[in-house]
Amino acid sequence: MAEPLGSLVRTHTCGALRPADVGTDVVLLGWVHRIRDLGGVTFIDVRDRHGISQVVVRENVALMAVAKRLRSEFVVGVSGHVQRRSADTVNPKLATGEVEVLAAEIRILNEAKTPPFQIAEDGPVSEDVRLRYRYLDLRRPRLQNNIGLRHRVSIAIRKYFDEQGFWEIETPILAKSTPEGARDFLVPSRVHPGEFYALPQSPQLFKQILMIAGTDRYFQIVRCFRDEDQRADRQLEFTQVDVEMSFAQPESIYNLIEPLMPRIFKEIGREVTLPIRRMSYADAIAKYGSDKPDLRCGMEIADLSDVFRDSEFRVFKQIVADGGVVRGFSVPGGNKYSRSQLDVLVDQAKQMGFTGLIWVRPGSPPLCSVKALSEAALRPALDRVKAATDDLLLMAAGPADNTSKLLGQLRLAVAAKENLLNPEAFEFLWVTDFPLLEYHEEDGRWYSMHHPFTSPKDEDVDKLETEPGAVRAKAYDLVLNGSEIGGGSIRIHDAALQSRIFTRLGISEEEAKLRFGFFLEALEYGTPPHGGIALGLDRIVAILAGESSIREVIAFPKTASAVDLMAGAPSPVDAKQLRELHLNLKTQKPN
RNA sequence: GGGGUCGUAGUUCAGUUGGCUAGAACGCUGCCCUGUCACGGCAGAGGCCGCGGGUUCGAGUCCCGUCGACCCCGCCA
Repeated sequence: MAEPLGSLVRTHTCGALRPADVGTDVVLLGWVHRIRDLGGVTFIDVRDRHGISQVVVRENVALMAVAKRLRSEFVVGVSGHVQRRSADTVNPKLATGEVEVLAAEIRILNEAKTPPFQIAEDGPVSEDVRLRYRYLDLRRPRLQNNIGLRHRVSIAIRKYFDEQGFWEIETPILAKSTPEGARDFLVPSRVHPGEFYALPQSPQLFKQILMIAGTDRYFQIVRCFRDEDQRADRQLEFTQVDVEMSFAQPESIYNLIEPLMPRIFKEIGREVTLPIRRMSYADAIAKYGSDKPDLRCGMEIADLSDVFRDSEFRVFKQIVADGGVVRGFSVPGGNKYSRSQLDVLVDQAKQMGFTGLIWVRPGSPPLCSVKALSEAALRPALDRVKAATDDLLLMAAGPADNTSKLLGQLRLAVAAKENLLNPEAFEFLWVTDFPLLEYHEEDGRWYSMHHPFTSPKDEDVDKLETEPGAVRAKAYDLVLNGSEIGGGSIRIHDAALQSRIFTRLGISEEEAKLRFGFFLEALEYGTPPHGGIALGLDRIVAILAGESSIREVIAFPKTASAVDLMAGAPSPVDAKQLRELHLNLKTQKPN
């Protein structure tokens, strides 16, 4: 039976009481965290977002009866007198632990069912249960901390961009579907039968148009939508820190974003050393087999092709002769692996897609899984990867990009197994000079690697028609600990060049007009050179919070199968709604 | 679309080669307890072993299918 709030007015939050408050009368409002009933005296921990205060009930028969009715997670109002705890009963674990409230009145504002999991304990609970009762999970310390951190990071970001003269401007959520890129979420128009809005994959064109509009400096903390399969670091809807500035070079963007990182990391009390390292895309692929290398674990991949060009091992020799590569890296301390552990590693590699993984143990003579390889061939390879005596060389051969990619995956697997990825370390990296285009075998055409509005590097523009794959873009990613936390580019501001790119992408003039006509037209009205970046807020906060999934930093996330387990979305809709939207369903799911 | 891990009291888990009348901890309910703070003590309730089928004298355990959560590949301009 719930009682009204009535005259109870909160005087303090549950985390606020201090010895200075001793002797005053206070009112606390919050949830029953824990009850310790000792018979003649009862302690009630009352909790809110700000902390926990101990309430004491004693020598008051009526109050004892109320206390008896209390259960976990009841909402209560307590009025009482703040008293100092005796020295031997101080609780140093609580900020409020030097005082307690001697209750004069306890009002049960609302009762609560027994929760499906304990709120007062941060113990493990399966994720589907947590998601179904998200409002309860959000009461627990883990998510309270994460959501609070996210708030502070957002504020720090807004403050920084404001200081730098940026305007936060809202762009439409009901936008126009554009081809290329991720699958769109479509919203049917009631007023225009058969026509659809699309939820933005990013406000890309709007922010560019804002540059044309003379906004000069724009940012927005904005929700973006992509209808693709989920991952630990990908949700259907996610939040970008979207940034665009006029008259920008890549250097301007680096100079803008780098000082922001220390500001963000200050929220977890960590410092960031600037400037941030840079590495070209080509180097990243060659040395780390990834366009988002994790630099916490060393193990740089080296090219060994020349070492084995004239090798007695025919497989290597043949692959190199056919234009392939032999590459490998050294595992620190890897010589400790037993033969059976090495067999397991080779098996794992095969599951990852390696045709073969070859290991070499340094020593005199070195020991190699391929007996045909002599010391004379192995010695230079070991030297090249700087393998010490207790290290282990892992090698693979094949086409350059694929070999590097596989070695890159193996490198991360080994790093994880060997605990080389220090969670306390933060290694930032700019990856630069991405290819502008990539070729897709399936439909035999070129696609933009970033997006179709990305500017090629000035010196590569001439190769657009002759050697499209060699054209580098003014595009860059910001990488942190092997995670892509941002990406951007300098855009094309010249309508003629933009048309040339569309042609290159196989988009006809007619088609381009249909899809981007408004934008192409705008480009012709005095577009300043401009560029920008978008930072992945969810990923950044997850890294700050030490979480491996962005679901832990999103208040109401969806499952891997794109379902909101709490609200039950998606769900069927009324026939009337469908009619109004001029939609007929091919399949009907029973409600 | 493909591969993998998991699914047993409210929760987290254990459950041997198929023998189960399915256990533990926490939580929950009742009683006792005047300084606890993860209070303590005593007693108790609580299970379609995800679901469906099969093998077997017998299935929580083995097989097939299916559903769900999670991880990875594809996908994510």
